Amino acid sequence: MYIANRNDYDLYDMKKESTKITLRRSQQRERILELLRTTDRHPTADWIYGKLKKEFPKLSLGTIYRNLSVLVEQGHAKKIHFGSTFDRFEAKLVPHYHLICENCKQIIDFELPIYNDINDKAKRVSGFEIRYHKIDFFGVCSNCNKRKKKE
Amino acid sequence: MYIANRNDYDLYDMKKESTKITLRRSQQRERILELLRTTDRHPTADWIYGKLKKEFPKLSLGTIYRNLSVLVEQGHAKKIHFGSTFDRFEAKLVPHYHLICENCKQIIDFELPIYNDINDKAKRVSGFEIRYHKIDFFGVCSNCNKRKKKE
DNA sequence: TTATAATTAGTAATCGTTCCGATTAATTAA
DNA sequence: TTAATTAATCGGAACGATTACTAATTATAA
Repeated sequence: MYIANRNDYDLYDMKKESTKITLRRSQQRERILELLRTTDRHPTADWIYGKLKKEFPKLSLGTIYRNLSVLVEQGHAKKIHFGSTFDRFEAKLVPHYHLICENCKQIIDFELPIYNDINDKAKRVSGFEIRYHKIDFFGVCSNCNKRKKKE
Repeated sequence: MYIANRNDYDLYDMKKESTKITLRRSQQRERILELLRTTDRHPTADWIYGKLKKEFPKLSLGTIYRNLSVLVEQGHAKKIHFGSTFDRFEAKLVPHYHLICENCKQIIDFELPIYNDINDKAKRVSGFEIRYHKIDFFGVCSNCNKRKKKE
């Protein structure tokens, strides 16, 4: 039972890199990951907090942040910076790019075949050991476009 | 003289979009832009503040931020977010990408021919009206690489 | 030179995020 | 099953980058 539970999310089979601390499961962390995995909203920490406060009335925002960083460290989630003041998170682990609507701020995933050749090019030009690259597209989504044309 | 001065930086021939205020020149703003134009460091607001404090002993950090946002609004500078807690700025206006060393945090410019075709692709897939895209390459620069190999 | 209003310095406020100490709860070993 | 251990939580204080505010200063137009 216990082993089975562990494997449900295979979340606890690693130690925290930085602190060498053995992870323990917690309801909160599991719900955070579940939320991330079942939404396509690329949520902020605050949005997650709002969602889970009903389930955990005593929930603390610090718990959200701490767990998000554990999940990112463990490779179960990713942090997305797209130039705003707050970070967004996602549990989609396959490589993909992002489209950001400058009007309504929504982010949508853009699954283009990843251009690995430009990594090589960048390496040749710069001497950098490239690990990965990010592409963000900025523009106006079709909904906002329609709305703007009406005005 | 006055007109000539104005044209030196062609900074003051516009009104601020948002506030409809007629811009006035200021020593501080001009030095900020000059610094941005003569460095390849992609400075933070704080770095600029440090540099100019000697020239303007009473300089205030708020002045740096306010002017940077004016300069960005006027199109004389750009804000770069690359996933850190603080913003960086640059006055290089020609399109280019960025390489970020994950070790020493330096940013270098990467002048690749811009892939405009992927904008069209993104538009077709998403329905977004794409204005532009950003590519950031993350890795380790050659200097840091050398140092790491020594260890 | 004077009137105006934009810019500044200085400081307080804001906001996302991180840190801390006391309490709670998940896991291990008896 | 129970007790001991220690990671995770909560709540709130602290932090760091940025923004907002106000009185004093200064660039510009008349």
